[in-house]
Amino acid sequence: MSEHINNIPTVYNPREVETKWYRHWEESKYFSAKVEKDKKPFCIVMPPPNVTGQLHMGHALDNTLQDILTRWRRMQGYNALWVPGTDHAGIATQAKVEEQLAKESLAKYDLGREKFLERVWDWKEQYGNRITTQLRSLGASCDWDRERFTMDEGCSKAVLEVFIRLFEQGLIYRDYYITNWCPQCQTTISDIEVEHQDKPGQLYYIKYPAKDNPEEYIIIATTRPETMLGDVAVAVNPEDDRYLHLVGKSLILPIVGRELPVIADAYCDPTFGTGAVKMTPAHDPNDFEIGRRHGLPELQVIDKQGNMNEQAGKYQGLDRWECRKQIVRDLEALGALVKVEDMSHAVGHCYRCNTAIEPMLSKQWFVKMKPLAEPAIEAAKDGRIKFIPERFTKIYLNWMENIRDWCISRQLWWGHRIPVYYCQDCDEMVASVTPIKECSKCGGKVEQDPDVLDTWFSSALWPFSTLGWPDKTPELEQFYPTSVLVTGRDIIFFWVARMIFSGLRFMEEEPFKEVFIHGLVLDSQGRKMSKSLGNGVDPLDVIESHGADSLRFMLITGNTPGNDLRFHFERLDGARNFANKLWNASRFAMMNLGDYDPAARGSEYTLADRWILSRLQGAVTEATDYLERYELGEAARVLYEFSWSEFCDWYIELAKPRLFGRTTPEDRVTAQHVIVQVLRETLELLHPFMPFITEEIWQKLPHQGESIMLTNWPKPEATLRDETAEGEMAVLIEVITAMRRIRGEMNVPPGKKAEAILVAIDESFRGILNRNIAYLQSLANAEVTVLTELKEEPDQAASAVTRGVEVFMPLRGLIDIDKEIARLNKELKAVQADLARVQGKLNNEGFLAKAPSDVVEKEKAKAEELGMKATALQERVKMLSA
RNA sequence: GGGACGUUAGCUCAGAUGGUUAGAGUGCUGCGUUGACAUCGCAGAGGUCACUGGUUCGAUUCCAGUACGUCCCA
Repeated sequence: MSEHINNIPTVYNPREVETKWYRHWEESKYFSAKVEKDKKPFCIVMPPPNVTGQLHMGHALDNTLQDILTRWRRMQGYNALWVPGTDHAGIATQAKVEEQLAKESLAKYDLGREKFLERVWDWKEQYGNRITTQLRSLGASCDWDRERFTMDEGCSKAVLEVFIRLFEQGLIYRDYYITNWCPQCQTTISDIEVEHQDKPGQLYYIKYPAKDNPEEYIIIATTRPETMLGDVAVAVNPEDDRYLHLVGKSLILPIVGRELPVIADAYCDPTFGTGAVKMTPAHDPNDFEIGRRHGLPELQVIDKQGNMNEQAGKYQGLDRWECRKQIVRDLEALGALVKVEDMSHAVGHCYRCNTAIEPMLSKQWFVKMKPLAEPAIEAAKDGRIKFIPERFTKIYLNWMENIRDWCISRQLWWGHRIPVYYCQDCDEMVASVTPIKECSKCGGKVEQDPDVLDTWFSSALWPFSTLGWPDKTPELEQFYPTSVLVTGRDIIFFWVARMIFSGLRFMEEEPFKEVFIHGLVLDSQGRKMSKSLGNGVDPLDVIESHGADSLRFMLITGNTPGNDLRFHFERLDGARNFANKLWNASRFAMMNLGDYDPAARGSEYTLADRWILSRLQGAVTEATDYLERYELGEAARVLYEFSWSEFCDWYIELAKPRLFGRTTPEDRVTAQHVIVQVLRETLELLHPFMPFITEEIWQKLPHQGESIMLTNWPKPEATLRDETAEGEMAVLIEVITAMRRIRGEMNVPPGKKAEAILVAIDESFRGILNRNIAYLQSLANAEVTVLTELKEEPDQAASAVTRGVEVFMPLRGLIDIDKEIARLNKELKAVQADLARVQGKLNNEGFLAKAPSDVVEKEKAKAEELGMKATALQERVKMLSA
């Protein structure tokens, strides 16, 4: 034994190993994909994380899944391209920089647009590679030479191109419209950026007296009394008898005194509140719609900071919440407040800063969605795009079918500026890829729209902008449509849907064939990880303490596609222990390969050899099938069980006598061959899941080639499939386990050699036992005799009955007869219960007549076997009781 | 209000086109350092597969409803 091998530590330490191999892979350009027409493409575009963000567990999961798929397909011989990149994240990034400026007591206006943008670019330079470095430590095998950024030259060109085309096709329009205004972020946001949260609130009932008859009034229920300052009408349901006589007449708005027409609109729900709704078109989206139908004026009373404006009269300057309190007091004083009820209602909040959204009128840019949505619906319906799991198709379709126009302008500076120019002298408005200085109509001075586009506008183009669009590149030719998109379920509407309609529109082909949706990583109590709760787990801490392989393995096991996953540190330990198990199995192999010669001829395969090679083929087949179906967790489980419960627990133990030279030198050679082959293939199968440790071990083992990354994904070898060997091993495992159980229950010290008599009437069973008696002796530490039948009952023997074999272990002086009888009785009871159930079926005529014959046969065989077992157990109990 | 998902061992989760001895990890109990590994080994205990009906020869699995939980949409 060489010193070198003794130096392999018994505990695997991932830290140096991981950085070492990642650097090697990246420097060797193993992640780079070139356009190769004759190779089958496999392409994933990475959901771009926020450029100045940090890696969180969601990223870790998402990118682990993508890396597994990419490494696996690459090993299968695909031309695998995984395109990485980052997103400029308009609101979030701008907010960060504004925060920084605030520390210097500066606002962005102090710098002006240009200087401010310089600061943001500086910020991006400073933090922009943080997350990509973090992705490297996770092991992501993406092609960094093709890394992109949503605001780089190419992506920006694509954004401009798309905007202009949609504009020219009439699918982008500008309108004075009600949108969601965030008073904190100082910008509009799109409908899906609004999060509805149920909040406790009050429903205020207010009297609106009739103009003609001060005695008569309508009671209005509202949760937002401060908006009454912007009321322009009252609406009732046209079927509502209570109010019909007032339709067309007027009410007087309390406090203000304004005259409000009563209108009839089917929108009003007669059963909610009082059935009469005050109309505030400038501050409520529903009122806005109704207002447009009825040609109502739009009176704005709240400003962009969320304060009451000059239209609010004496309330001007109050913020919306203070104003509400004051209005309520004033209404009370007037006697106009009828009652106040507590109720919970949904309030829209900004998904970035969690400020309550203020619906607000303003001029914004929109994308007309209907014409874009239709083909996107078709593509999912006819299966050109498949969601995994399938149920997300419905969620997607439901949203697409009810889609509203997309507000794409943002009142920010950081982003793609809207390429539209307005003439200062005439009404001319021009959209142009290249900057325009003067009006083509009147020659007047033009100014560009100050707003930028929604960040998602650029990410919607990601699958083709990253491949070179609008140019016709060879990359687009080979890799578009991409193979699969991997992302979280929280982002289907934001991103997936928009990529689909954009891809269909501009590439005339779906952007990906499959969408693999995963759940969220929750904390151990099932809550979302969030900064405010402080319950987040930093993937980098985990990589530091347990290694990236363990993190990856933990994230994808014990979980199924589309379902959320709770983060438990215990599970992380389990993954690390598995890595350590692999490490030690290979350590053992190394210790016995000092003289290994791949060309040496050995003896014939033993049963154990044939068995493990056959089981390996099963593992290859199953793991590959699961991967094809995106069941990555199941694939990992198969490999975990094969390597731990079969290879380590049984094969290595069975091979030890040969490896230790207790038999012939040729036997040792064969055992070496098998252990090397099985271990190496196991590592290859595990490589996509645990890239680092598998590379480290693979490199230490006898191997050919530069890296495990470049090996071929194992294919099942039909000639190595051996059902006979699997059947025989199953018998041996059952018998050995039975012997061990007796030893354990009778407290035979592990070091003490026991005696065992195995009785098998069936010749084939005897054959199995006799041929493999060495295995039985070594793994049960027993002296074994095989008999056809028991000539005389051994004195004081404990026993067990397995399929086809009876096990006796004479234990003079060690056996506790009562305990043994109890044990046998317990087993007997279980067997009898099973037997009763099986016989119940066989006595049922309906079952015999209607069940398929193979099922009936199976039950019959089971009954016979259980019957024999029961008889044997009964006999044993009788014998001992005598 | 509409919808999706979940409810299986103490905990976290798998699973079966309907017939299996219903599994894994972890935790628990007992024994243990046998020339890879105590981040380990051997053995064991632990489940009315949420509830109620229906379909069926047979349901934990399919269908309907109920309860509880999580989430999405409005």
